[in-house]
Amino acid sequence: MMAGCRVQDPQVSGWLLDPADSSSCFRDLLNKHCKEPYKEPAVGTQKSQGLWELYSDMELNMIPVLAAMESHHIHVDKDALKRTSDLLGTEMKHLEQEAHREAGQMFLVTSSSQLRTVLFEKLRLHERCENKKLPKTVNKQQQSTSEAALLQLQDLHPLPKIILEYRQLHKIKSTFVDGILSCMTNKNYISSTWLQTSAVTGRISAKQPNFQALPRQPVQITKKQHVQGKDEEVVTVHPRSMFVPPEGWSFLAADFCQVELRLLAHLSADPELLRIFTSPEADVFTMLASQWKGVSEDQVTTRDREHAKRIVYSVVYGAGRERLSEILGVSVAQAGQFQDRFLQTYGEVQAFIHKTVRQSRERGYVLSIMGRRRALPNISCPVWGVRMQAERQAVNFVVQGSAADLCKTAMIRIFNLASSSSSSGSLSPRLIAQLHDELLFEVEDSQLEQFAALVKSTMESLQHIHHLGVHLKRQAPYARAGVQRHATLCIALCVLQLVGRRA
DNA sequence: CTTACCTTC
DNA sequence: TCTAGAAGGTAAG
Repeated sequence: MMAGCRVQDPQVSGWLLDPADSSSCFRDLLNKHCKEPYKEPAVGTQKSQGLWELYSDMELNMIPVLAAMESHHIHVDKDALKRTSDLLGTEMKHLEQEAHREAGQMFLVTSSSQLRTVLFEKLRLHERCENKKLPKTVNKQQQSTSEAALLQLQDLHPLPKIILEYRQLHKIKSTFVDGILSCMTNKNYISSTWLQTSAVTGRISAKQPNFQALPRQPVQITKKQHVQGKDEEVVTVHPRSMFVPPEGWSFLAADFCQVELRLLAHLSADPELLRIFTSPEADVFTMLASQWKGVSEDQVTTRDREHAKRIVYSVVYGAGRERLSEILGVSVAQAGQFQDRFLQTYGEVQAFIHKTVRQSRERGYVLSIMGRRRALPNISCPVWGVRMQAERQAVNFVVQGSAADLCKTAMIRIFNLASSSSSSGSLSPRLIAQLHDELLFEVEDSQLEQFAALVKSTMESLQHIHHLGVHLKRQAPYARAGVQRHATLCIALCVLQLVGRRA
């Protein structure tokens, strides 16, 4: 019933025209976009700036998709969640006691300021590592207690490691276990609220709960047996596994691998980056992690891979040497060397960044691959810091916004295919959630194979970027050059995964 | 770089 | 005593 609805949505059109402005009430929109109040087709006339097609072909089509996701109930094993909450609670108590013992005093382990006092005023750890650069807090220039700082300190004293472990558990418990539980008072299911117009880059977001922030990897906890110091029990906590499909159904996850990096390869036409993606089995971040750490690819841990991923995105999106040195855990000079080497290796990526910045300065805005637009009023600001931020936003928007375009297109196509075939009685899968580059479905077991094939082919068909419709016509020259040189690109590699299948 | 969410102060 | 909002931290990409 929702699939047939066709409405206009001024909030969505207002957002497309200026995604950074969150003014949302109808009066504000009229004042902002209409010269005379009460002019019927306010959007889509002279002020649409090429956004009308994006609006009517993509964003309006998203509305029923999001409505379907939002009205769907995802059932949760509430008891398992409560057990996990208790387990994490007792484990955190133990870590808290350990922290107090190592500090030689009681303090609130969740408080960064109290921790700062203990680490730097009582233990004076910073005096014992003058060769290392300890990060400072942004505003007050105090000693930071951030993850990067604690990693630097962990060889000097047992406390930093304990705090790191405590924070990991605390995060999981408060946000992903208790947080989910608080979203389901008087019910045993959740359904997130999906927001279409909250992200400037065109991505969708979710709240209550923030489904997109649920950890992808399970977390290993070594449960310390304080009573009998015999063997340590290892427990894995995975919030996603708390979701249960109905009897006879399974969850199917369909994942675009490294969309943003693939899009960057496409947009920049960088031969080195493209080469990495030509072998379909290769995992870029695992490859890069093995290169940096100097170990073989099967020695790379999940944490190494995540680390490599952070590094790559930081460099690409314009992190400075200082920031990079924090992430890498090396000196600023070394971070600078690393950065230079990276941008030299992927020279066309650097050229793409420069070109994007230059064009955004000339036009005052940037465009994604399908013509999504972001105005950058600060791109020529005389204040250096402000201008640099706008430059980073420009580059980030082109890649992240294009990834959003691609993922939304996939959602709409699959959703429409599924609902049209379900009316003829053959398929009845449900789209449950979008996690940026991953689509999560609930599928009847008998239809799994057929639907998986449909999803995979639909998502991979998006690699023929030049088939994505008329949107590319108006595109920036770099996008067109990329398309012509690499007509069929390995942009949309899709990996399918069964999650939480019923026995 | 972008989001959302949690805690402390 | 209460609360709104800033700051710091973490998760996801």
